[in-house]
Amino acid sequence: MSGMTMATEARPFSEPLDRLKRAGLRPTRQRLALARLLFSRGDRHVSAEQLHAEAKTARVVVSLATVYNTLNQFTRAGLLREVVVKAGRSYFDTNTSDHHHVLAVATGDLMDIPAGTLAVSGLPEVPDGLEVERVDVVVRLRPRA
Amino acid sequence: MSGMTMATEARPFSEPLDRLKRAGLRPTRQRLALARLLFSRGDRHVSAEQLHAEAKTARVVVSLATVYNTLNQFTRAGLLREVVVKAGRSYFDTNTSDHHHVLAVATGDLMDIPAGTLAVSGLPEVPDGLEVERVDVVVRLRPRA
DNA sequence: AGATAGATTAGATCCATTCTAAACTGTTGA
DNA sequence: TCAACAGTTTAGAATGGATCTAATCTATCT
Ligand SMILES: [Mn+2]
Ligand SMILES: [Mn+2]
Ligand SMILES: [Zn+2]
Ligand SMILES: [Zn+2]
Repeated sequence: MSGMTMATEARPFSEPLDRLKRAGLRPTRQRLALARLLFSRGDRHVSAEQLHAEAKTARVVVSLATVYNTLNQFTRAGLLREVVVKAGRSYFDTNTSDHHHVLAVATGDLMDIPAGTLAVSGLPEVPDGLEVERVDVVVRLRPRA
Repeated sequence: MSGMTMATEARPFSEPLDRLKRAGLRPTRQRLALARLLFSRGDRHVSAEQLHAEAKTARVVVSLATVYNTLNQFTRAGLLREVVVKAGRSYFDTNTSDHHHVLAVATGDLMDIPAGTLAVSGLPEVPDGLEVERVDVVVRLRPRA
């Protein structure tokens, strides 16, 4: 196994480790386990409580405080993006590329809109000393009347 | 004064009353006072705590619970719009027309972008049984690097 | 292995918001 | 005009997500 060149999907255990090292974060047992839960299932939008529950189900011993610490550290390191669409709850998005969201308000479901498909034009000019960090578009859907 | 036809600006005390009646809300002392604070100063984005503090300054006796109740009732009645751009705090927008926002993340300042100046194209198709409630665009500005 | 900076944790604390249930008030119609 | 009632207000308690504290643990370096 040692000298082989393999696709990322075939190295599910070393990939999270590389990810943490690249971000300058110590690869602790907790961070590795959470990275695996977060990044091995495609793009996701998870809350801290959700991730904590998933960890418990996966027999990963980790406190809720560490889940919060980790999500915030991952976000600062650019591994996650925080999404605020609902009062009183933060979602963490494993898709850090430029993209937008569709929110089904009735269910709370959040889906991605790839950046390529959607365009925003006519942005106002940016005041001196400031720059655009990002432009968030949220399409809110409700049950048809 | 009785038979005169005047512009809205010249009838600052009857306008909030009409607004409540049209919305089917009893014109109580508290709701009238809050409506006056909210709607007599042009477009605003206020939090419940802010409005409660303003009421106190204006010698209006009203509990924080009533401020929350009133903001939620006004929102349900279409007199206000709830804006969520920051985790853990709701803003209420007196501008209920179709428009978007610019947020200066460093200061928390929230400004309007009139609907006419900005366009979103390439929206994804809406799943069966759902309809677009609205499309929110938030331009996040940060201090230039 | 020992030293140390960094990480984890239980539990406390914070804070915006909602809830409870008792007192109060705007409205209706007798 | 005024009692009756539904709707409203309120203090204070409760809730729930998120953060903080400070004691314990561990990854890393020599
Ligand atoms: Mn945060
Ligand atoms: Mn609300
Ligand atoms: Zn996303
Ligand atoms: Zn606005």
